[in-house]
Amino acid sequence: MEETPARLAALPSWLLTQTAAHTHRLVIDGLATLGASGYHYRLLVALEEFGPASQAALGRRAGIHLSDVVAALNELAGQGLIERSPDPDDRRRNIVTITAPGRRQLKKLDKQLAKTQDELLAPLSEDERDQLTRMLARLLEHHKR
Amino acid sequence: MEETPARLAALPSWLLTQTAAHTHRLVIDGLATLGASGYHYRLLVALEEFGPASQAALGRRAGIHLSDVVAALNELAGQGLIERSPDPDDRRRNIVTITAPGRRQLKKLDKQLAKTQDELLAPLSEDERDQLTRMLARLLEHHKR
DNA sequence: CACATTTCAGAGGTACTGATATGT
DNA sequence: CACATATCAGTAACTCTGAAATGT
Repeated sequence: MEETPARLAALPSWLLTQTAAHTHRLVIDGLATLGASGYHYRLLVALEEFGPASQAALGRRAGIHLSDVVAALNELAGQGLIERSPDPDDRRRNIVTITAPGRRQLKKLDKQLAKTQDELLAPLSEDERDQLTRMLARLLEHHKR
Repeated sequence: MEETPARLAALPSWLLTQTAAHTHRLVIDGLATLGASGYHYRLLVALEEFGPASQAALGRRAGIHLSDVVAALNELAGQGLIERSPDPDDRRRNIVTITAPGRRQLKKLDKQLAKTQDELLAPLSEDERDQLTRMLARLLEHHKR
């Protein structure tokens, strides 16, 4: 965009969604260097933080639609990063567990993402980064109602 | 998402893209009540701020791919909001002009978007809104390189 | 019966790629 | 010839809808 219309450049919603588009690209590209997607990362994080879970619970925690959880878990299982086993207490369920290689991959992804945050926030001071983060958290909280 | 993993909730890139997703929904829904899309708004703004232009120039200014400009302009023309006429100086070009109804529609869209900004930033004080806007503008500028 | 879970097949809006025809 | 323009067709990643099969 050679000359951005002034009305757009001043619109918070525009600034937010445009910045987010760049951010998304940084994140996705970073994860991709390790063979992972955003879904993969979120699922691994949810598994490590909350422990083994059914696919439905996992999807709710990672904010991923059930239909997409299936496909993403297939990919993670193909790489040996998670395992599915039937739940003896409820035969509808698969219990999904993160494997040791899964934890190692997650550690790498965390490091990669830390780099990405730095790249993303490069123009801001430490204080500004904190302010931005807190304001965004408040906005997000508000709009999740 | 019942219980968001702590690692996600603290990640600026996550906060930014999640907030942007909500923002995008607010914007799109607001524009849709007036029969418009984000592309429509951006094209009308670029036309009003920079005057009549070829489709290619318009696409560059509005940040829309040429292929998508064609379709969006078809829709705007169908509503009588813009007009295409051949450029006598360069017969490859269509010169696109905003019509009087187009300006009226744009005015309504601007008002609708102002409401959306208020809804979006509701939890923040005036000062905070300014801070957020300025920080986002700096981030965006930096990542446009 | 209402409900939850897993799975699949598809649709929607946005962004982009590629090809073509036309004209400079 | 290289390049710009307008157009169309199709792809890609992400999110969501709908429906089916299974089980509680």
